Amino acid sequence: MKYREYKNINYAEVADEVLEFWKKNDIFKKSVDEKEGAESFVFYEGPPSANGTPGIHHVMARAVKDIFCRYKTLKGYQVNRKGGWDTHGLPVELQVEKELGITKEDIGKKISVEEYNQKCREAVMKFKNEWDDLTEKMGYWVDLDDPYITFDKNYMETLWHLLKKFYDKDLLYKGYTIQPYSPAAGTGLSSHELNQPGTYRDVKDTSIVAQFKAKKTDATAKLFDGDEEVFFLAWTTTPWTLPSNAALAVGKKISYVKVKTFNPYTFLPVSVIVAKDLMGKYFSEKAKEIAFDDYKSGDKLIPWEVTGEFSGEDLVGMPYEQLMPYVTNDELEAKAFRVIPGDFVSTEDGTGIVHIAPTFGADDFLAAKLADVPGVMVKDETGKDVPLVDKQGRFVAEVTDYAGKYVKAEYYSDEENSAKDFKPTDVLIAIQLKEENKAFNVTKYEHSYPHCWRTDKPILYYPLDSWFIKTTAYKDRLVELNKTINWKPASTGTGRFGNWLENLVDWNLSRSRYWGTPLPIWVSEDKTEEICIGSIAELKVEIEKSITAGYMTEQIGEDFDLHRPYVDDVFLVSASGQKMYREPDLIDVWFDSGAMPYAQFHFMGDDPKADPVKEGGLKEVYPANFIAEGVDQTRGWFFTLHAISVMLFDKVSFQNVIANGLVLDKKGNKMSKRLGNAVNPFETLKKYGPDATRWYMISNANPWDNLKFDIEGVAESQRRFFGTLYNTYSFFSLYANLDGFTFSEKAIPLAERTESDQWVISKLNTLVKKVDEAYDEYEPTKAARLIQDFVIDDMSNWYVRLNRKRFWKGEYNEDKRAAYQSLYTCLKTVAKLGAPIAPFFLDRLYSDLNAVSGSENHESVHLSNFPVADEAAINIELEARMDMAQKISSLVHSLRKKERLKVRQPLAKIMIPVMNENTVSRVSAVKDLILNEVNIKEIEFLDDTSGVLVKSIKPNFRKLGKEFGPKMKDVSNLINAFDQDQIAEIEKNNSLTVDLNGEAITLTLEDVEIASQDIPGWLVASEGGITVALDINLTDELRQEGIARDLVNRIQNLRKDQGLEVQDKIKVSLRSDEEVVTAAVQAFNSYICEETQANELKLVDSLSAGQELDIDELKISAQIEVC
RNA sequence: GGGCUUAUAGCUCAGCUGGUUAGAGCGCUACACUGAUAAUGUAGAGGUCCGAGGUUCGAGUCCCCGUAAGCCCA
Repeated sequence: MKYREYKNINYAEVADEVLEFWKKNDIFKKSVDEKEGAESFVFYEGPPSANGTPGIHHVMARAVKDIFCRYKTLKGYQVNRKGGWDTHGLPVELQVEKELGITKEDIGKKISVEEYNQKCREAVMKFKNEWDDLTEKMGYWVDLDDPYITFDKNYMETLWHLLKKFYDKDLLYKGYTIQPYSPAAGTGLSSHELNQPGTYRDVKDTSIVAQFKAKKTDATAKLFDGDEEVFFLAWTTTPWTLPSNAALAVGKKISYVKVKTFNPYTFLPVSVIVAKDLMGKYFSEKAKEIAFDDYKSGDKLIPWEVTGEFSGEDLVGMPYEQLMPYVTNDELEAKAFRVIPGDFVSTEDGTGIVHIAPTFGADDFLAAKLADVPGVMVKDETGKDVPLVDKQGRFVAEVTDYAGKYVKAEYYSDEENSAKDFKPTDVLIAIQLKEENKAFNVTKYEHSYPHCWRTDKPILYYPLDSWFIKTTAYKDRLVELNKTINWKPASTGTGRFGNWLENLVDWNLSRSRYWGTPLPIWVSEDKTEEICIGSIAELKVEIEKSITAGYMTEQIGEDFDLHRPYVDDVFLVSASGQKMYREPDLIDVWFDSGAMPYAQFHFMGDDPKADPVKEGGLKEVYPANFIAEGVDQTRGWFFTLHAISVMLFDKVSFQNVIANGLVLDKKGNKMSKRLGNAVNPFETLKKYGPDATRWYMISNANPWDNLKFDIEGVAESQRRFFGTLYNTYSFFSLYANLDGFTFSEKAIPLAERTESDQWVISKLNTLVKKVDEAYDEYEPTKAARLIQDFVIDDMSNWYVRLNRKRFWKGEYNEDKRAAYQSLYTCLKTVAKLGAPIAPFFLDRLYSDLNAVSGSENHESVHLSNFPVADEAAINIELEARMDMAQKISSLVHSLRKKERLKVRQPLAKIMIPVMNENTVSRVSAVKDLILNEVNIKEIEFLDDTSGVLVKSIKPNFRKLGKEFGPKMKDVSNLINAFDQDQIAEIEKNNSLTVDLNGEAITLTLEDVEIASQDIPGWLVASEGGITVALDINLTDELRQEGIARDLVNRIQNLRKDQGLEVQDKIKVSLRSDEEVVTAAVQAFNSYICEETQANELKLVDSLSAGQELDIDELKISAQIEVC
């Protein structure tokens, strides 16, 4: 049996072959089944939506997921990975609407809801095949045969089950939030619609700085001097919201001043409160000097004077008179019309005091809610609270002066708008306030304001009914349990996610849509009775009652679809006998995905930890040990998983999470199909294969950093890492096949192997330990870089380079076997370590090795076990001295280079100054390696007694800093100025007392670093505390040996030129007049023969078909013949 | 507007709890090596460590304020 040899490896082809092999032999299934009974490692797949084609970033995201599942499998866990599809939601709907050329308004008119939803159902799986294809080709192991699908009936039933649990815990309620709303279109707008280009436009609105009159009470006493009138100034660009004013917000840390002045419209004396930083906007420096007595009504310059200063904190709680008292009630009088804190208040513009209308601004709503300020509302005919503006955008009757008027001029018809005496409502309000001494400043203000993309008219922020999950009730617990989750990177957990939890608002579940999970709540006609349905069985029971009551005619069938419009046709009966209608909302699709831990197994129980899956529980599959998804999911999937799990089951749903970054193009721009800079994953995989693609992505940047994807980088990974690994394997297999090495012999004990064998095995075991740690800490990039460095630097560029000869030279003896065994172990171990990241190529490497040795009983690396580091094989001291050997070799190479002395020319000796006992013992141990590597005959150690060393000294800052602190500079100067005698003294006595500005201080050896810097008269190089001197004198013998080596080299070239096989034996004839050449041939005859596989080497007087060899200036011709 | 991340050589990235000459790979230039050869070695060029302040004997590293890019949320 031979090791497989490759002519020109094609990595993509290898991957294809391996993929075939996996398929044919069910390797993925086996990797799970073989672990039956083992501890499970639970992974949750965040479901992608298959309504678009996959991109290169999906390769990244899925590589991350795959790596840890494979790693844990190697570590002995059973890792089930159920695939999934996210199928509901807006993107699907928009795509269908685009395809059909319809808008939302056409649904139910041009197309029935039934047909529409059918289209969505088809569209959502449109690219499933492409996704499955990518999954396979990139080597992402996930169960695609039995995925969960969010539109599946069972899946949706679990969602109802969970919603019912929220409902029963009193955590599901109907309320309102402020949402973008288009009165012209009569519909709320999604943030997606608001993000359409052209939505935000610059418009000029009437802006008013209104005067809110402070009430005189104990709380406001400090505002008043005598019987003046004091007003808070607040600015608004939406005057129509002023009748709904319920509070004024200030920044707690902002400074405010009270300014005594006159109202510019009524000329009445007033004192106004405004942020100190914004005073300049309203009061001119010029007017400051004017005496109050000189002021006459109508003067342009109005005198002013600062008469007090307050912090925002001081103002909080102060009551004021309602500005436009159309609507009030007891609750408002008790809680509203006072100053509250708002952390969004700034001194960028306005007055530093913000007018709060809780019914018409999201910030307003929240700030008011926090301060327990109710909104200004009236009751409609059904007794429900409604805002002062109706859904058409007109004031309600209670706002008497403006009843029926549109709040925005744009809502009037063009005709009305262009009438001669037409005035927009905002202007009318401004006029009224000016007359009533309630306006301090009225101007036109240009700002950007969102418009409805369908009607082109400005939108309103308007309170709309929604169903909420009361997440705020569990805020503390959500925060607390989040702290037990291992976030990668940690900052996403504490920062982005942690802050999000700290500032939690209730989760708005409602979506006014068609394609999604319907809210399972039915409400009676008078809205007083409601019921939440938690399962299909429950629904059937209610329908039975409804049939009896006469609201339904028949029971739903077995194939009943839980989607709209079918559920909308179900009417139930309330306890009091009323007909009940389903609340028309769908639920947020994030609830779909956040519920996947339960819904993927159709969980309908109460305690997910109670029973195994077989019996309807989730015992073995909840919570997840690991999930990974894009950082953009922080407030999406990560949050909904966490919220549902904590609120219903008081448990985290995932213990470790990687939030990976984006994949950008090589310039750092976002990839988009529109810009044409998107990388096609299929092309990349086809050209470079999945291994190089994955390796590049993982090794180049941490998954949580954005990756600037450069296809050249993939090529580099392939060349550098896979090329080197492949070369090493080729080298190994070439000679192992010749020698028939199959690792059938017993492993040679480490202690009996060479220094470099022991070293590479030591390095390998250190590697195993570190890589294991890196994977275990969810640091795939660290793992990849460690493996790569080992393969390239340690295994290939050092171990193989130094030991090449042992593989191709001489008998198949103990030493050779040790070399084969060491290299084999390295290759096999690397295959296992890297297999999670590059699953195809490393499976092939493993299998190629194992096919011959049969040392492991696994048909794939993915069925094998992760290596265990052998601590006994790790020898730190050995690694340290090899490090020294590398440094010394590098220094000698550098010296040779300077003197143009090629490595083939042997040199007599190098000298190394001895700094401590370690030097001698360490260097001695690796002496042969060094001599061999740099072609030197001897190493000589120089100690102090030689008297030739020139030393350098520098302060040990770390140590001295603690001791001397501020005096460091002087101490440092002192030490740098030491002469050779002083250095010698401190070395000898381990202490030296010197004078520091008149103070005697004692330094010890620990306070300084001494290095030998120079050996006068020799060629010297030093680096990192090691110094090497090179003897460049050539003796005749050295010269001859140099020539002999050159001859070997030239003869080898001839062999190669003539196409000889490695094992062919030859006869060599040489002819030269040069004495030094003939001497060299005589002296090194057997050496040359051995090196060149020659049976015979002779000097002749003439050659029939000799070839000229060019060695330095010497003339030689040579002829070789195969024996 | 708020939160978070990133910024180090032409490019991609290291740089641990602060320690004085900031590293690697790729790319570029020159030389060497040549039974691993589309490999390898050595050397060279290339840095306001995004900017400004501060803490410190000492800052790429810590603090503050900015700038730019990106993501999420308003």
